[in-house]
Amino acid sequence: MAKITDVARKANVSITTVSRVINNNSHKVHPATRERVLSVVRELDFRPNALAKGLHMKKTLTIGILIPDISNPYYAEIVRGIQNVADKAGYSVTLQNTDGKQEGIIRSIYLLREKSADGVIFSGGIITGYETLSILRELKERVVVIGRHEVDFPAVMADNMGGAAQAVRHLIGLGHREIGFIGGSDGSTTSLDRLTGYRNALAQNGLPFNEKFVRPGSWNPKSGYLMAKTLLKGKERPTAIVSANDQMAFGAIKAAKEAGFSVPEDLAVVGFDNVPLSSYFDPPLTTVEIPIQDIGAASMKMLVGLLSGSKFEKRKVFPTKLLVRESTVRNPQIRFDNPKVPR
Amino acid sequence: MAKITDVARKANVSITTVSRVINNNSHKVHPATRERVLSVVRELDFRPNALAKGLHMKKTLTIGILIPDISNPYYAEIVRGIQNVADKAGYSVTLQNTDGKQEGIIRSIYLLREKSADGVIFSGGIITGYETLSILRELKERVVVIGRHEVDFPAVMADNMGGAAQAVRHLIGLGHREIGFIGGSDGSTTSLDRLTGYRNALAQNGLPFNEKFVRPGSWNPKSGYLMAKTLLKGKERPTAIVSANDQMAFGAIKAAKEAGFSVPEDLAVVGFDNVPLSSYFDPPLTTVEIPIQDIGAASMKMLVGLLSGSKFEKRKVFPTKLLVRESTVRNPQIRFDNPKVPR
DNA sequence: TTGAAAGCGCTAACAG
DNA sequence: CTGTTAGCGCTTTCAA
Repeated sequence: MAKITDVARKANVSITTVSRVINNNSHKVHPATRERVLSVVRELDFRPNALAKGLHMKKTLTIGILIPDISNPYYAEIVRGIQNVADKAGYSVTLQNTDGKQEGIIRSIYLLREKSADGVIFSGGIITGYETLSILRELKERVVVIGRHEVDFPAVMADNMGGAAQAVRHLIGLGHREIGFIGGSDGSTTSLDRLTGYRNALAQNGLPFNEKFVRPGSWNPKSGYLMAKTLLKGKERPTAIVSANDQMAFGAIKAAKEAGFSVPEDLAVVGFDNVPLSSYFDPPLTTVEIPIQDIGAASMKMLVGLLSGSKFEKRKVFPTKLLVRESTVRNPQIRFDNPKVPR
Repeated sequence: MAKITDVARKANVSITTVSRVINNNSHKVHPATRERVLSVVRELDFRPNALAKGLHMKKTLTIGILIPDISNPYYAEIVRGIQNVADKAGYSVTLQNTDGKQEGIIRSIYLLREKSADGVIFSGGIITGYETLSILRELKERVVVIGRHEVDFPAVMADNMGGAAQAVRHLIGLGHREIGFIGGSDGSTTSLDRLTGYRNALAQNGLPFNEKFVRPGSWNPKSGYLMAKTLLKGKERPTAIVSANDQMAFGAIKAAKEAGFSVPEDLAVVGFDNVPLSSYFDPPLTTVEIPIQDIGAASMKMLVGLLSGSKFEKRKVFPTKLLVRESTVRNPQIRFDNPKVPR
């Protein structure tokens, strides 16, 4: 693999000069020498070693993404959004699976530090632990978080409370009064926010909050399935369910059908996220859309701003949008203007 | 950020000694000094700079993953499998979205080279182009590919031909004689293999290959939806469809329902992959399961073997397994032993 | 407009 | 058992 000295020797110049031309320095270089160097660069297929460069520059053009699990389509979309802008900005991305656990988070952050990542984007999992918080703070100017508002980092998120409230209002408007809620995993602020939105909307409409109708899930279809089963078992059962994400809503619908309930007639279900498959389900899932890729993209834009020292919004909240499909109403297009439903 | 000289000074030893203790060298170090150094390391929270280390060692413990699109659950699972073993082996992973296009692939490979990635795992997209091939060859000992057999790299894949044949035989056994096929994107060897398996099984059962029943998709639900629509429009239509992946099968089922066909009575559909959601669909999707995460894991194991110079299998083919669910037969559990269907 | 040389933080001969 | 020193490949003063 050719290195800068090879180029310098072959072009009869110093490595300094080579460095200047490949970095397009403001420093003047004679056009003739520049051409000569460039042609040798091409001939030798020379690429500067990023390690050496980074070592000196203290800048690697690499950022880390900390997420619990790339298998979860939500995070996959987030990552996609991040990558789209990272690519354009010249950054590469290293992925760290944290499993949402403090231990994994800490390990990942240390690793990223060792590798001199320029910054990190943090999404999901628990930040509350003292150790995590202090480590994170130590790198304060280089972190942006997704989906949390309680920490003092630049943050981007969806209006989770508002979205959940939209869902509940929609159901109430449909005549439902017993509305269940299936949450995400413990300690997730996203899930808590959605729960809060749910409670607020109930309260605002004079409906009681019934703890019996709330279940803790863990974001995956199976937990939605299991929780819905328990929700539907008793004689006192909800006529509608708000699920903290689409995956669990899919599970809930399956459980309902198996229990002999038809959706939406016997049970209405609203999801959250609008994951790519949700319009393909049967019935197509009514869901609170959040612009997942945009959120990822926004977080990366923030990080780029932060790293380049330019100014940037420190906080960005994306509005949600209720997508009414058939898991809550038959023929929703008749009742709602809803151009996004692919039919 | 503390560096090795800081530790050395504070512990009153040379940096060499520090290096020896943090790397747990075979080189003898007096237990007392070792302790002293270690305590300073903790005190200063010292972590060796991986760039400097990598620069010297020509080894970064970083590998690259080249995939077309992380939004695709198939690739997300592959990545998860890779990460699981990478974590254990001490490697970090940098993700490169190639969009399946040659241009993106080449750009990514060069980037990985600049950053001194120790190796790369390549999955999806097109390798056939001359330039890609030659670049890839240049790094021959450090590449493993997933899902292709036509290139001279270590490779892991599923038995795609066999799996497609299983699907077709299953349908034939059910009495279907007009069986359609929806393929993946052009130039994909995986898709071609599945098509070949489909043709072989038809031939072996004395059924004609009817080009009218074959459609080119592009792996996503929408293309499955669109292609199925065209397949079902004519008066001469298939009674069953094999889709080259689950995503397209989901689309196909939606199309069938919209066209007034019930699944599986009017149209049987078989997918490929057994993506996590496929058992949650309605009807639950009959599909050719391939152990996606295992394939990812195996590829990383291969790469680790390759990088560590130990011997390893240069080729690993995972068998597929037909999971019979209700998109082809009502009450499949009565007719087939199929413990994997969650009910 | 060009180059010599110091140094980024670490490892590994080599010499005590 | 411990330390000196020469790089790894690059950027960047500083001097010419």
